[in-house]
Formats: sequence, C-alpha cells, structure tokens
Amino acid sequence: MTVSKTAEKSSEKPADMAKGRKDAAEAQPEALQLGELSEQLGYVLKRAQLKVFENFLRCMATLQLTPAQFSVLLLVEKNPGRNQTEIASTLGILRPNFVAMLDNLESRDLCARIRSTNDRRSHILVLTDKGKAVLTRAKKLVATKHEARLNDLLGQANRETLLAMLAKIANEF
Amino acid sequence: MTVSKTAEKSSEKPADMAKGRKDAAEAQPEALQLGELSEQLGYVLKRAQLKVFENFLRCMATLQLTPAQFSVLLLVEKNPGRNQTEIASTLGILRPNFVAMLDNLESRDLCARIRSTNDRRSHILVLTDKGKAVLTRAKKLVATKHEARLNDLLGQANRETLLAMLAKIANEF
DNA sequence: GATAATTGTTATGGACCATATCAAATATCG
DNA sequence: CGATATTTGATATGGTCCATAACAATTATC
Repeated sequence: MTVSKTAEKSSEKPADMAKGRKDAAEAQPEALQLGELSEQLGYVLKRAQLKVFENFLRCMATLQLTPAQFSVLLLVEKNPGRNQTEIASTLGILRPNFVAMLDNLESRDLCARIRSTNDRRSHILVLTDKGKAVLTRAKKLVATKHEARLNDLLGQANRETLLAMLAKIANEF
Repeated sequence: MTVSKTAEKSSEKPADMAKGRKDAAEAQPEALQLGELSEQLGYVLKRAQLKVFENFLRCMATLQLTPAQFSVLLLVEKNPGRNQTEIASTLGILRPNFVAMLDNLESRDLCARIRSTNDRRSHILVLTDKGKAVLTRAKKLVATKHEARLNDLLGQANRETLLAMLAKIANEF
C-alpha cells in the first residue's frame, strides 16, 4: 500500500498550469485515478495511521514525545513495578529495541530503571516525578488537541464505533 | 504508540505458572493493564494496521506481493501512460525510493519502463502481460481471502462505515 | 551442583523513509 | 536563438524502526 510520510506538496499546486496544456481546450487530467485503491483496507488504514501519528507529533512538539514514548509512559504509570521485558512485550516492542528507547527516556529523567531485589537480573521501571508531570501534561495535550479532533471530525458516537472496530481488527483479524 | 510486528508468543502461554506463585493463593496478575492505551486512537490504529498488513502478506504469499507493490500495480493498471513521478507521488512514495521498487517489479517482469517519446526524460509505466495476469490473481486473492475477512468480522455495512471513517481521517485530519 | 532458562544488553542486518546531488532532457525567458 | 532554471530518473547516504543472534549475569530446574 505504500503511503509514505512525505508531505504532498503537489496537492497544493494550482494543478492546471501543468504539463499538457496548449490552449485551454484539452484539459489533461493531471490527477490520477485511485480506482480500487481507495477500497483497499490496508491502504486507507495506513494513510489514516500516518496522518494520526503526524498530528500526534505536532500536538506533542513541546513535550517532544513520540507515540511510542507516550505509550511507554502510559503503561509504566499504569503498571508500576514491572520490568523491561513485561512492558516491552505488551507494547509489541522487542527487548533489544526497547533498550535504546529506555536509555532515551531515562536520560531525560522521565523514567528510571531500578534493579529488582527479588530478581537481580531484571530492571523495575518507574516514572520519575518529572516523568509523572510530563505525562500529565501529555495526556492533557492529547485529549484536547489530538483526540478531540476525532470528535470534531466524526462525532462522539462514531469515534467510539471506530475505536471498537479497530480494536476488533487488532485482536481478531 | 509502538506496536511492532513481532508475534506475541507470550499471549499463548498458560500465563499462570509464571513468576510469583508459591502456593495457589496469591494469583499474581501477570497480564498488564493497558489502561488508557486502549482508548488512544493512534495505538489502536497502528495495531490494526499491522494486523491487516500481516494478513495481507499471508494471503499474497504465493504471489509474493507486498501491500506497496500491490498498490503500485493497481495504480499503474488504472492509470496507464503515467510516469514514475506521477505514480510514486500519488502513492506517497518519494521518487528516489521508487526506483528500487520498480527495479524489483521490472526484474520480475510485472511492469516495464518505457522511455516517453514526448519527454525523453520520463519513463512511462505499463503492466506487462504477466503483470496483468498476476494482478488479476492478486485481486482475487485479496477479495476472497483478505477483504472478505472484514465482512466476516464486522459485517458488510460496518465494513463500509469503517472505510469511510478511515478515508475521512486520511483526508481531513 | 550441573544444566537450562531468563533478563538486559550489544551487535548487526534489513526494510523503509528522507535529503542532497547529479546528468540528461526540457522549459522558460531575455 | 541561447543562457538559465526546472524536471525526471537515478545514486548515494543517513536516519529510524524492526528482527535475529549472541553474550554475561542471574535465576530456575532437576
């Protein structure tokens, strides 16, 4: 399905003073037919996902949190005392890739690794005070600037319907 | 939001003979609380998208077509006579990244680049006979094995509602 | 107590995305 | 016309994310 993150600069153009156009008669299309593409679940899903992530990043620009980082903070807050493997795996992150991510969050003093006394192999994850504060601000931003936009676009009822359908796909597809 | 492509092997475990469990009394959770995560649009969207792509790849295993490749074939078929820039940009693919993709499809004799006589800079893209045949088979597979699954899961009406909402997000978010 | 399994980690490779740059061809405009 | 700018496909390159193998330290298993 493709769909990169690139901005579509060409979509802003006049789109008529383009290529083939000698007089004013033979108006060449210039806009391609999407055809069955717009009916492809994966295609539409991916495009929507990119747009949502893009908007998320804009909303979180001041806090410098990516969707992945936000999800980690959320999960650590909700499940204090868990180790890296547990947090990572429920987010679908592989342990090796989670290391650098935690290094980042820890270097920003948003969360901390604590050697477990029960099992000295594992690192218990906790939010720092700053991490809690940032997460609180992040939640507010997401709710007011990001998720609120869905209500404006679809309406409260449809928004819930959409989330339910997506969850169903995520779990049962 | 995270959500990698990794299989969730741990979701198949008994999930009870795990860590803390001395007798049979203090059943420790072992399953983390997702909390507000399951209400995050981006999180659910991404998880759904990964599942859909994963299923798409399985359905197309015999044809060895990725979602991106499928979308290119679809678009070239619907818009014959267009050049690389036009096809790539409407799919959100950057021209540099489109080169290797076309190299692949062309090496498999699915599509061909033809030097335009009007503008000798550009390459007109066309499906080969084999490309058309493969695309026909691909469409059938997608329709019967992939998209049909959405109907089984959501029902025809909901499926259309979902696509409409996703399209709206993709275009207006 | 020897062996197996787990945890965090490093190293590494692949896929995808983005930018700068280039030569060839074309468009633009003095 | 001819100099300059633009466009097209392409290469090179770097970044991010995803996936696997391997390792040391620690713990579990038998």
